Amino acid sequence: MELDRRIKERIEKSAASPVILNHAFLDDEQLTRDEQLRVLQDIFEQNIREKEISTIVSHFAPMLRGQNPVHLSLLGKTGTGKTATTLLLLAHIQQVAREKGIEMRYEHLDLSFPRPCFRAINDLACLLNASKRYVKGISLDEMAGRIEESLAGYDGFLVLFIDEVDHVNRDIDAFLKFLVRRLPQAIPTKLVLVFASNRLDWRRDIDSRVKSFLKVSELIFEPYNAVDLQVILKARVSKALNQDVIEEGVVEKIAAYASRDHGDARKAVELLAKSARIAETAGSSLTLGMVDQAYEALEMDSYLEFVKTSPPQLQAVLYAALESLPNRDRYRPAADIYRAYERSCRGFGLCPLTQRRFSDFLNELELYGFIGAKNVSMGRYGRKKQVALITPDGVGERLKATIRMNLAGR
DNA sequence: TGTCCACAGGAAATACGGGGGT
DNA sequence: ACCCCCGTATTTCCTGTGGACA
Repeated sequence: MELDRRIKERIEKSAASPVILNHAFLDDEQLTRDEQLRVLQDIFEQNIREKEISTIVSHFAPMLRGQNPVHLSLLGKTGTGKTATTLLLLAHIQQVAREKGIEMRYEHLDLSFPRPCFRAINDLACLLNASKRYVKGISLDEMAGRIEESLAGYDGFLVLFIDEVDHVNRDIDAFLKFLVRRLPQAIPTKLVLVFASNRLDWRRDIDSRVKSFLKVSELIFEPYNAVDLQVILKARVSKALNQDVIEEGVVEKIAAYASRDHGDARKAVELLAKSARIAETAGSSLTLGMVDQAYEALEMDSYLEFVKTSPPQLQAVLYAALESLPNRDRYRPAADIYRAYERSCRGFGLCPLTQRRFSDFLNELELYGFIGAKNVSMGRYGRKKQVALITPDGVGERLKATIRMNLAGR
């Protein structure tokens, strides 16, 4: 049979020269903590993040002599290695401390998902085994008390790594006040705080009384450049892929794309993984063209992901924009889109929101790179916001189809 | 130079919805 | 079951603004 033969052929082909040898190393989620650290270790051994590493290590050096270092604030965009570097170094430092007989432990409070002050402190309490999760019904004071109680008997060092602090979206003042003022005074523990944030100015609008107590030294993680990314990618390639079937220049190309767009190592690895999977399904070697394919596919994925996770109203606004702006770079006034939006709402059985809200949604779409907008003054005839699509060609129809599907199910 | 259009976007008011306490 | 409280989403209200026009 024809089909039979083709299946066999395909299997033999991919068995003969598989592109992916180990899927796990293309996806950090599938790696154990140890493996993740080992990957990092390999990269750091090639002088990546050298400056940051030596700064952090010397920052903690006093601790190994029994003195208290000041707090530390790590700044830098996502995927620049703040979390990874810090966790790896803390593990090492703990090792050294143990050898020197110095008591030291560290905890990682990950605030990747925004939460209010109470939740954050509650989560911290959970981390320290001081309390269980509460949704409500217990005062902040009580929660703070439990944390203090659980640390009352510990007089060694405690490094608290507060990841993405700026995600404490309510009463961040109270949160910091607790960590910086109340907690250190209440317990014998020698507390060292490490904050990470991707907003350079996260400390700008916190209460000045708290700020004056928050003495930190700062360390900025620059986005990775193309050379760094090549090293990072090559480490993955050697662990995960069959290097014989990778065309010359693939790693360089991926590194170039990634450093141009964001300098985010995680996204660079994602692009590598996607390219490899494309090669695998094609049953051939990994070519430069496939990198482009993967790049486009990832772009499409992120658009679709955005749509999937957006509230229906925002989807309706996007739908209206896609409908009334058929081709790129053709600007039309926002008021026209609003009319289209009212129409599509009727179609989807939603009730249209006010223009005020609508304009916020448009701004959001602009922020996420779906549309471009500019304010044009028509002098005597008022001011208009002009809007145009900036999504790549061909994305629009896919998006419209998914929105229709999402909203039809009401 | 002053006027005034037509919208942007800030601030405050209000509606909504979910979860806990009684 | 009912009410209350809180956080979030949306509306309402309002002030500000660039520049053609007179």
